[in-house]
Amino acid sequence: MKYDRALAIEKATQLFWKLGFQATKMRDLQEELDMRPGSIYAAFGNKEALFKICLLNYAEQSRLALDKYAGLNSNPIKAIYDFIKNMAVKAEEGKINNCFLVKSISELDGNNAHLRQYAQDGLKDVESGFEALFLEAQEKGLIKQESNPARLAKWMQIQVMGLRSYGNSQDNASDVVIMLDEIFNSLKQAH
Amino acid sequence: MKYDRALAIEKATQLFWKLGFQATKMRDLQEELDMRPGSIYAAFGNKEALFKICLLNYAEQSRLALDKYAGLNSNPIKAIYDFIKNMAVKAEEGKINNCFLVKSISELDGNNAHLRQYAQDGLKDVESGFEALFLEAQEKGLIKQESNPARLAKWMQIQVMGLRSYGNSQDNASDVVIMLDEIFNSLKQAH
DNA sequence: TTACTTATTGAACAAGTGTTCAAGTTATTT
DNA sequence: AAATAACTTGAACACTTGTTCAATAAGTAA
Repeated sequence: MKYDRALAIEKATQLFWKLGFQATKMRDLQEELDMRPGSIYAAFGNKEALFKICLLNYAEQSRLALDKYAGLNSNPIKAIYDFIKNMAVKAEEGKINNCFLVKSISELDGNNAHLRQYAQDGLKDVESGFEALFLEAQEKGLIKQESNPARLAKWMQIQVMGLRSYGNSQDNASDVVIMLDEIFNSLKQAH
Repeated sequence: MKYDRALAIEKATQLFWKLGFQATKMRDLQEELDMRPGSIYAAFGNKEALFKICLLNYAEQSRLALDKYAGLNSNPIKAIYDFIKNMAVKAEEGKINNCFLVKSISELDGNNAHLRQYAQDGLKDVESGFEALFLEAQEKGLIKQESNPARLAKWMQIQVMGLRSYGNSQDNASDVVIMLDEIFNSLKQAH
C-alpha cells in the first residue's frame, strides 16, 4: 500500500524536531515512518531533502496558523497573543520546546548554511506577519503612533524566542507561561 | 612536549560551540588541538568527557566574568548590563552567537540528558548571580520594592536568550545591540 | 648513564552511517 | 488476463565514526 505522504512528513518532522537533524538516523526514520530505506529515498530523495521538506512544511503551517488567528480576532494584538499562546509558548507534556526553525538554525549554524537559509526564511515570514498585525493595530489606535511596527515585530520574535529558549533550558513551564502574560502587559503599557 | 591543557580545552570549546557536540568529530578535534587520538583519550577520557569539561569550564568562566563586572561596578544593574554587553549580546565577526550552554541544551535535548544537566546547572548559576545583583539593586533603591529579584533574574535570562537567539537566526547584529539598550531602558522605567 | 615513569604516536578495529539496487510486490492500464 | 507502470523490500556497500593499544619517544629520578 502506498504511504501517506502528509503523515510521513508529520512524523519525520516530530522526530527531527525532537532529536535534531544530525542525531536523527535514517534507521530511526525507517522505524518511525514504517518505511524501508528504498521507499524513503524514492519518496523524498535523501535525508537532507526530507529535512528540507519538513522545514518548509513547518514554516508554512506556522504562517497559516498566524493567518488563522488573525482571521479569528478583530484585535490584531489579541491575534498575535493567541497565536503565541497556542503555537509557541505552549507546554507539551509539561515542557516548553524550542521552535523547530530556531533549533535547526542553532544546530546547523556551523555546518549546513544551505538548510539553514530555509529556516531563516520561515522565521522572517512569521516576523512579517507580526509586523502587518502591529501596523493594523496602530491604524486601529491600539498602539501609539510613534511606535514602530517593524521594530515591535522583531521585539516580539525576541520575546518568543527568549521564552521558549528559557522554557526549554529549565523545566519550569508554568513560570514561563505567566511571564508571557507579563510581557504582553508591558507591551500594552509602553506602546 | 606535554600539551597545554587550558589551551586545548579552549580550542575544543570553540569547536564544540561552533559545530555542536555531534557534528564535531574526533578527527576535527585532533586537527584543532594538534593532538593524536591516543593523547586526547589519555588526557580527557573520551569525546563526551571532553565536552563535559568544556561545558563546565565555560560555565565557570561565565560566572567568574559576572562576578568580575559586579566588582567593577557599584551599580549592580550596570554590572549586569556590562556583563551582557561584553559577554553575551556581542557580535563576533559581525554575528551574534548563541550561548554555548543554551545551544548545547537545545542540541542534546532529545539525546543526552546527562550532558544536558551540566549546561542547565551552569545557566541556573548565572541566573542566581543576576538575582543577587537585582536584590542588591533593590536594597540600594535602584529598583522598586515591589519588584521581585528572582523574577527579574528569570526575565533577564529570557531577554538575553531571546536577543542571542534572534541575533543568531538573523544576521543583523546591530539591530540586536540597539534592542538590548531598549530592553534595559524598559527595565529602568518599569521597575 | 641507567632505570623507570609518563606521554605521544598512528595504524587498526568494530560499530554505525547514509545510500543503492536488483528482485519482488502491488496497482493500473490495455 | 496480460502487460505495463509504480512502489516496496531488505540485503549489501562504501564510507565515517569513536576508540584502542602496542610501539615509540620524552621526561624524571637514581
